[in-house]
Amino acid sequence: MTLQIYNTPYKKKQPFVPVNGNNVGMYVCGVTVYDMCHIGHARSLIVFDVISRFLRKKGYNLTYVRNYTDVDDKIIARANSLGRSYKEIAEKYIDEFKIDMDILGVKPADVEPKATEHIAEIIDMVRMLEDKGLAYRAQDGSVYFSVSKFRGYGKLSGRRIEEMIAGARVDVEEQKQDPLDFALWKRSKDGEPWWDSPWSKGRPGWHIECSAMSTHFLGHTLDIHGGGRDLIFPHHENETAQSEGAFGAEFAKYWVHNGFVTIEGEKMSKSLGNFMTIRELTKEVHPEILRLLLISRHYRSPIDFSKDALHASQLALVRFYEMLDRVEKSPLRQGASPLGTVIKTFSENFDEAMCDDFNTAKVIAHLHDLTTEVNRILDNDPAVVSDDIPRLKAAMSEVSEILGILEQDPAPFLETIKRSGISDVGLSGDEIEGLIEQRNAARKARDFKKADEIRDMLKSRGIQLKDSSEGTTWEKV
RNA sequence: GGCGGCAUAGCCAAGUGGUAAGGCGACGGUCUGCAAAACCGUUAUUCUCCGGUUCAAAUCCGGAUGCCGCCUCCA
Repeated sequence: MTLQIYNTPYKKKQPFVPVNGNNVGMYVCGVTVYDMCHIGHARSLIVFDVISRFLRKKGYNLTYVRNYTDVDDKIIARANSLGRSYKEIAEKYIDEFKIDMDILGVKPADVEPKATEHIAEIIDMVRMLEDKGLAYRAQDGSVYFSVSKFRGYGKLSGRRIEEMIAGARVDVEEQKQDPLDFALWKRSKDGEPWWDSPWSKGRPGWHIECSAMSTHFLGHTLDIHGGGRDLIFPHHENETAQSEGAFGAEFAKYWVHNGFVTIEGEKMSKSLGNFMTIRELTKEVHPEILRLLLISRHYRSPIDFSKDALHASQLALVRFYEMLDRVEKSPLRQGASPLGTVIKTFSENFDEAMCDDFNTAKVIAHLHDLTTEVNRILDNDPAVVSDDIPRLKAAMSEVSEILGILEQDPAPFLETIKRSGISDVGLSGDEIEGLIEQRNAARKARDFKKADEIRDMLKSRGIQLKDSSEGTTWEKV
C-alpha cells in the first residue's frame, strides 16, 4: 500500500515520494517553553508521534526533528515577571515538557534542537538573505525580511500580498519598510538576552530558527514539515520565504497541519483561557484514554474536548481491553483457526487506513470491527486455538507500536480503570466485596429480593455488578 | 474588511464521482433467577438549503445560510 499524504498548499492528497530514496526528513514545530503544555499541544505532539512511528514501520529511514523555541518574547516576559532568567524558565518548561511526553507515551524525536544552540546558523542565514537583497537592516540594528522581494510569498497559505495589505490588520512598525515584513533579527532591549551579530546585539526572530535548524539537520528540502494549522500563516509562510530565498531550493515537499482541539467549539488556547493542561488531565484520566480521544478523529479535523468525549473514549478503550482480556483468559484448544482470517483482515485494513493520509479514525473503526468479530467467535466457542493468541498479540503490538494505545496488560489495566473514581462512592473496596458476598449468599438461598436490593443499592452508588460463571465482578460506572 | 476550512442519524464520526464505515444512545431478541457484559437484529431512500454538470453527486461547479479558524502570540 502506498502512502498518501494531504499536502496543505495543494489542498489534496498526494502519493508520498521522499526526496532522497528511503531517507525521510521530517521537521515539526515544537513548543515555546514558557508554560505547561495543554491538550491542544498534546494533539499535535501525538499526531506527529503517530506519523513518525508509522513512517518507521513502513521502513523509511526517518530523521525526525522537533525544536524547542527557548528564546522569545513570552519566555522573557515570564522570566521578568518571576525575577528569573529566561534560561531558567526555558529549562524548567523543557523538563516539564519531557515529563508530559513521557506520560503521554510520545517518543522523543531524533533531534530536539533549541534555538539558542543554533545562533551561529541563524546569523549565517540572515547574512545570506541580506547578501541576496532579500533582507534589510533597520535603523535600530534589527534585520527584516523583505516580503515584496520574494516571489511566491503566500503560496503556502494561499494568500496574495495585495490582499493582505487590503486586510490591513498587520502591525505597522516604524522599523519596517512594509507592514508585511517580518523580523529575522531583533535588536535586544535592555534586560533582554542578546547575542553578538553583524547588525546589533540581538536575538533571532521567531521564524528564522526553524529555517536554520531544519536546514542544519535535514538539508535544504524537507520531506515533511508539520505543525498546527495556526502555524500556516505567518510562521510557515515566512519559513518558506526565508529558506527558499536563501537556498533557492524547495523548502518542504509535504506540509502536514493538524486541526485544533476546541472547547465548546472554540479553539483551546492560552489567550482564551479555555485550556486544560496535560498534567492536570492525566492525573484524573489514564493517558491512553486521552491518546485514544485525540486519534479517534482525523488529524485535520477539529476535536471538541469534553468530559463526554473523554468518557466515550474510555468506553471504547475498555471494550478493546476487555476483548483482549477475554482472549487471554480463554481455555485453549487445537484445530482450525477461526480468528486467523479476522486478524489478517484487520492488519490489512489497518495498513490501508494509515496509508490513507494517516486515517486513525478509520483505524479505530477497524479495531471495533475486530473486537466485535473476536467476541462473536468466542461467544460461539469459548476455547481459543493456541496459535491464535500470538497472532492476535502480534496484530495488537503493531497497534501499540504505531498508535501508542493498548500497551498495557489487559487485566491490571481494566482493574485500574474500573475502580477509578471509587473515592466518591463512599464505600471501600472491602465493603463492596463484603456486600457482594452477602448478595451471593442470598442468591444461593434463592432470596432474590434481598440479592436485588443489594445490587440496586450498589447501582445507586455507581457500582455495577456483573455475574459470571467465575463469580461476581464490579466496576464504577 | 481580506483569506481559508467545515456542515453526514438523537449525539460523536469515516467517507472527494458508482449508490451512506464505525462508536455511543434507543428499541426488539439470544443468554441470565432477574440484571450486567457479549452477541444478533432494527434505528440516515439520504448527507444544511437552492440551482447546475454527469448515465451516475454526500463527493465536482455556482449561489445562499450557519459555525469555526487565520490575518497579532499560538499546536
